[in-house]
Amino acid sequence: MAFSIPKNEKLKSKKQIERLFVDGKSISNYPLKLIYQKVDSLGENDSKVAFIVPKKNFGGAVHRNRIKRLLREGYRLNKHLIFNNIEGKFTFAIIYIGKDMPNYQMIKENIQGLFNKFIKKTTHEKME
RNA sequence: UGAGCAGGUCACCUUAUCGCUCCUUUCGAGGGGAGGAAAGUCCGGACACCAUAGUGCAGCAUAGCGGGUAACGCCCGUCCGUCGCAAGACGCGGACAAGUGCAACAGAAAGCAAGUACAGUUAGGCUGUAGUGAAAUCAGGUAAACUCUAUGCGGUGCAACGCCAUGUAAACCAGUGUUUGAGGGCUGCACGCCCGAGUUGGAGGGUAGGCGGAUUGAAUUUUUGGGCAACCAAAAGUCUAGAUAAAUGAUGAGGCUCGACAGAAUCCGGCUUAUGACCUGCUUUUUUU
RNA sequence: GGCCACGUAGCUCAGCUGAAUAGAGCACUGGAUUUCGGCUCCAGCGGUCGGGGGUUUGAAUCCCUCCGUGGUCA
Repeated sequence: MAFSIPKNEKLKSKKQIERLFVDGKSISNYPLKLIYQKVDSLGENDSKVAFIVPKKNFGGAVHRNRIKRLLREGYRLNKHLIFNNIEGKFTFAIIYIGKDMPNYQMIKENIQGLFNKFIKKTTHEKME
């Protein structure tokens, strides 16, 4: 699997985002929070992901952009953890809840931790 | 060197790998990729639709004089005023000799008037001074008070606007109307112009995807000429982000002064605000030599 | 991205045709009433008028500029 995020892996549809926030489940690993939902792949070929930084915590566009870029980078380099271990399509939203500026090292470790939690939880749900 | 004034420049750089976005492509790859403020949305335009934007009133804006500009509330020059020892900075800087209003406290009196004390003079009266106040018969003060004068301004904004796709309901109830013209568009009103068989309200249903607009422009660099200057003209050269849940990041290596404020969304010209470092010129006096 | 409003006591609002002490209700404190508490009555406390600059003799009010909050437009 390539370490890339092409356009069709980004969550864009307003409807899908709304559905995700209403019906999705969540895991948090401070300062990150993952909202996810399994989707029935009707025409959709890929899992989709969105990165969110609330304006409430970071007023300036520069800092918000910076965090989103770090999140995107973390997802790009670590998504193999999920897709090598789990079957099915999902929509994700990764939210930065913290109020302090992170660096890449922190983001990387947090994303890996978050993905491990997610894998554990979903495999557990499957067994049940 | 201290204190201060004015103006200008740059905005970490180089490289490799992995990613993002746009363009080109011989499908191997190659090339471009945030700012001086991209910000605030405070002005002025371009552009689009509504009459090729029309008339009157209302409304709003500007305000010494001259020039620049597509235009401006911007810029340049200059006069005057205020501040500063100075270099310089700042100025909503027309009219109260058209009318109306307002003026706390103080004061006799802040305009349909009234008139204190003292001095001059024979007296009436007149003149001067004192006293209150920001302002006192002075053509009084006040227009960032109404107003008047001059000049300018039609409205709405790219979520404008054009097109394609998808979907439902030309359904139901009530009012009103069809050439004797309802209603709508063009502004707040009136006129005028245009469209015109529907339209307004109630309750309810559906869509909310994509393409264009969109980046070559009052653009910019150099040289020459004109002008005190802002700026203008000519010649030669350059192509410099274009996304749409929305692109610039990560890692390694090297270097330095160890990097502030901060992220394009239709596009330009300004203003204002945030902000690091460096350079140039000038003023001034003291400290030092 | 565009357009439009609003910031006054701890809270909800007046005052914004410039001048007099910035008022009202709730809340808070003290007192009266009551066996005690509530209700009621009396008194008090509490304000950079969002910040800064300007006009004016004088600004919450007029003008400019920043900051914050909210609404609206396919």
